[in-house]
Amino acid sequence: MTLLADEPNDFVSSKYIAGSLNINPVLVRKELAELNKLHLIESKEGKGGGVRLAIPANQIRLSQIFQLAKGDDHVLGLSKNEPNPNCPIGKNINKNLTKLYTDLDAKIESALEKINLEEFKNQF
Amino acid sequence: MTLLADEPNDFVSSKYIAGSLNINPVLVRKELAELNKLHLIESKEGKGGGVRLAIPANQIRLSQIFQLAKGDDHVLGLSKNEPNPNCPIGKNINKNLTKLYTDLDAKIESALEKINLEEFKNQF
DNA sequence: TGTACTGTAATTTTATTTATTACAGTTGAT
DNA sequence: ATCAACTGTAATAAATAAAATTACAGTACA
Repeated sequence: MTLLADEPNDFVSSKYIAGSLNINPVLVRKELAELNKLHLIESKEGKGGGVRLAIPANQIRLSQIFQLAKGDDHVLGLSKNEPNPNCPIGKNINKNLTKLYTDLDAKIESALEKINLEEFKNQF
Repeated sequence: MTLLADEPNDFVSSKYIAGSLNINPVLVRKELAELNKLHLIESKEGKGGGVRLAIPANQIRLSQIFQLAKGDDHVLGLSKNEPNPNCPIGKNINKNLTKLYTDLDAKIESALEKINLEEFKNQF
């Protein structure tokens, strides 16, 4: 997103982005598809196509990108194994951890709400 | 740790803890070894052995456990692939993300500093 | 009509995590 | 003294998750 913010008018190809991130273009396109759903970017197909920001960088808060990347889970994750329901502690631990984790997620989110993409880019 | 806080005097076996977490006892012992290094727990070998808290639960802040679990990395992680050093954005992105992430880690840490293990356990 | 793209699905490869096995050392009970 | 139940740790195997690759239909430009 920082890369797109640096080139707000031109369409940038997934191949170029992948080259910068040193990862596979298909992975990039998958992630761009998610950003597209939120209307943070817009894409153009065909030759000379690619993606660019759909709105100015100063209107994109880092919290929006965080929410997308986080999805439904928490930054601090529960074990993938369910705890033993016969254990008095195990029975309740996930409920309590989830409460705690949700609160921590909110703290990160509120910190990232205060920074927009343009501000982040301008640190460079 | 919540489980140990609930049984502050008795030594609890790694097998029992593993049963509660529904994971392998060897994994539990590895993690307990880390907690032991920080003197948060103490262990007794041999028959009837196990581990227990080394200090009262109200003297163990959740931030201490967080720091241990987090280790050297951040709750929001960088890509394992290095970005392209020829890209003007890629060249600097990790430095800037690290700065941001360090700040977010600190926010979580300060939130968890305010909660001790006894308080957490008493929510149950 | 060819070239350079997006979008997406299916598959393979690689990396990471978790489990298992193994065993030396310790402690308590009989 | 010996057995049973533990810790501690290493080495290996299995399972899971993440990333890369391949493939191809569709679109736009030139």
